[in-house]
Amino acid sequence: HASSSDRFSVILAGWYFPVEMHMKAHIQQLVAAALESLAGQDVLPAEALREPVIERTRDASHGDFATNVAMVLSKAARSNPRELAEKVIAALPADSAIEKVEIAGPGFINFFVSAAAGYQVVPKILEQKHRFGRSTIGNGKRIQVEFVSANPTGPLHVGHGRGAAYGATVADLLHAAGFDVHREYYVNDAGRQMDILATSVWLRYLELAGEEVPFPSNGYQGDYVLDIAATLHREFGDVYRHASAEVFKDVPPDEPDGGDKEEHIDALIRRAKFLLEETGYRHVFDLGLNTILDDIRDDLELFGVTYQNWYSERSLVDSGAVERAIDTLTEAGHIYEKNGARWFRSSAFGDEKDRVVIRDNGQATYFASDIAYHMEKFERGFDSVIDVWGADHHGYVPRVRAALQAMDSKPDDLDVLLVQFAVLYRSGEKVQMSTRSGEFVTLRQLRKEVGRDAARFFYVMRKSEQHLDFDLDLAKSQSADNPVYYVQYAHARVHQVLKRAAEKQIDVTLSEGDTNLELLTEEHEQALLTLLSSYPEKLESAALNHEPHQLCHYLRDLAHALHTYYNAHQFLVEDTSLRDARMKLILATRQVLQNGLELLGVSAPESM
RNA sequence: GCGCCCGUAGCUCAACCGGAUAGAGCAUCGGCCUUCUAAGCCGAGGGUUGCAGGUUCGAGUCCUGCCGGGCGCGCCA
Repeated sequence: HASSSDRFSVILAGWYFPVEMHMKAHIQQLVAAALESLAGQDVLPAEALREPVIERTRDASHGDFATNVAMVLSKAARSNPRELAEKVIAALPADSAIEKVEIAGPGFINFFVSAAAGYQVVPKILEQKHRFGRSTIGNGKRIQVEFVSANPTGPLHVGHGRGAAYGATVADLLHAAGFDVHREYYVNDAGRQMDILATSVWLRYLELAGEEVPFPSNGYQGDYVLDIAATLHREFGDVYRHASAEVFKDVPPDEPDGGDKEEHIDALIRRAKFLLEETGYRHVFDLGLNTILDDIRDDLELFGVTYQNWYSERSLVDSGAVERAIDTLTEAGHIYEKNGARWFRSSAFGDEKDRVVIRDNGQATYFASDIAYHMEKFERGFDSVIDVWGADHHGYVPRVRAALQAMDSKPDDLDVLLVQFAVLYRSGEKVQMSTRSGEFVTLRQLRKEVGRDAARFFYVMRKSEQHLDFDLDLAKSQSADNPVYYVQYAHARVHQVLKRAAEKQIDVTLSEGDTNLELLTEEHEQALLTLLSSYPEKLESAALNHEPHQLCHYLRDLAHALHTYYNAHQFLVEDTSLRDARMKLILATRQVLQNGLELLGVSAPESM
């Protein structure tokens, strides 16, 4: 787990850590300082010291925060937990933000935050605005997030959507946590699948040119292939036309005709390359590639997903990076030959078996490109690298790690985040997602049906390794059941209060700083204050653990606290001081709702 | 067969490096609009955390073995 152990060492070294931090981290520092001093007094052996765990309490009677250090360290201190807790409390540095510290149960130390420290969060939010919650914990560390990276052989489908929403949100969260984030899409523009696409386009083009060509069962069937072929035909007429008999010369039969579909399509690819020659083939190939890539780029942009870089697989081959990667492995003695192919001894690095990198026909495998790609990621100077993959690729992880390890790279700096499939439901029934069924399959169609906001939110509201049931009816429904609307409605409500105040000519100009906030004594107000102050630590946790769903749940809770408050109390009251305090509170809440929604790529409407 | 992920309320899911009485939403039932948007709120019922052991002050969480579901085990990408 990425954690803040360096904060602890900073305390141990006796340094002052000047960066503003949230209350949880602050208490963690106080406890760390207490433990350090106990170690100095030989109450605790120094080697037993570890970063103290602070958590939010579940029950208000337990205070705001609690730590279990006394229980965890009691054995090392040869003391019972409650006695050790007394000593920890005695060693705590004085702090005005802490009103009371208690020992409870088997040895918990409970911290009660002072009321004044509790409402300080409001002016802080109002002053920091969209910056509130952001932190510097990432310390400018360069981190690359690679996600989606779907083959440009067709439009993105709903399966890619989850990877897009998840990857984009993780990247945005990390950015908010102070990392220098680089978003990248790896374009598989080399390899057999692309050749199949190019050949499919050409065959459709031949049809349009009037040739009679049976379409291969293994070709790309989609309408988009026809569109690309039509463009080709419209702009270049019969330039690439060849007689059907020529095209199919010496091509073995397709599967329905008793042949092998793979051999059939491979032969067609060879014929395309031969008849069109280098430049012609490349032209058709690139037209297909660029058309689809443009579509994907446009689709993602409308989904609120953008990249710093689109990295071409072909460029890896052209630059010699693939060859260089294989050479590196060869020099290190990790490559051997068998059956005419060259194998990487990945089993020596934890993979279940060795893998081919150069086929017996001399062509590099996809894996070879991927080795080069990952090698190159670290050569570009990223401190760490995140790959977001579909869970069906999990078997692929060990071999990539093996390659990094074999090249003396740092496999620990690679994080592979696996995203499980999303299953769509309509009217309680699973939506079948075959290309043939005509049921909607593309991300574009999903956006059109449920909207970008609902799609972005629904895709990330579950833990990524959890299978996702995507209820289309729910995502579309403009009702209480829909969590997206629920959160957005809370945001809109606050804005409507302002609008109403203006209509009634009630002055809601806010007072300075924390003036009047001590009037926020209602239970609902306290609950809201607590939630607001926990936003920064929630954001930090969501970012470091790569768990956007934490933010979704938090926003739901915050919206609920606002709605409850709204129903229980009037904001535009006669008492100007109280009105001022309440307006500050709900405006701060609106700000945090807005900040959170923005990180999820969801809009924050002012009226609904 | 081997490997990875998952199993929590009727359904969909939370549960902060193991922590205090396992929490939400939906669904069901009962209430709240003359007030800043009822796309909202309040209340009730609903649990042997798949099963069996183990580790320890403490296990939904860690370990072992079963049971059930998903995915993966190409000179495809």
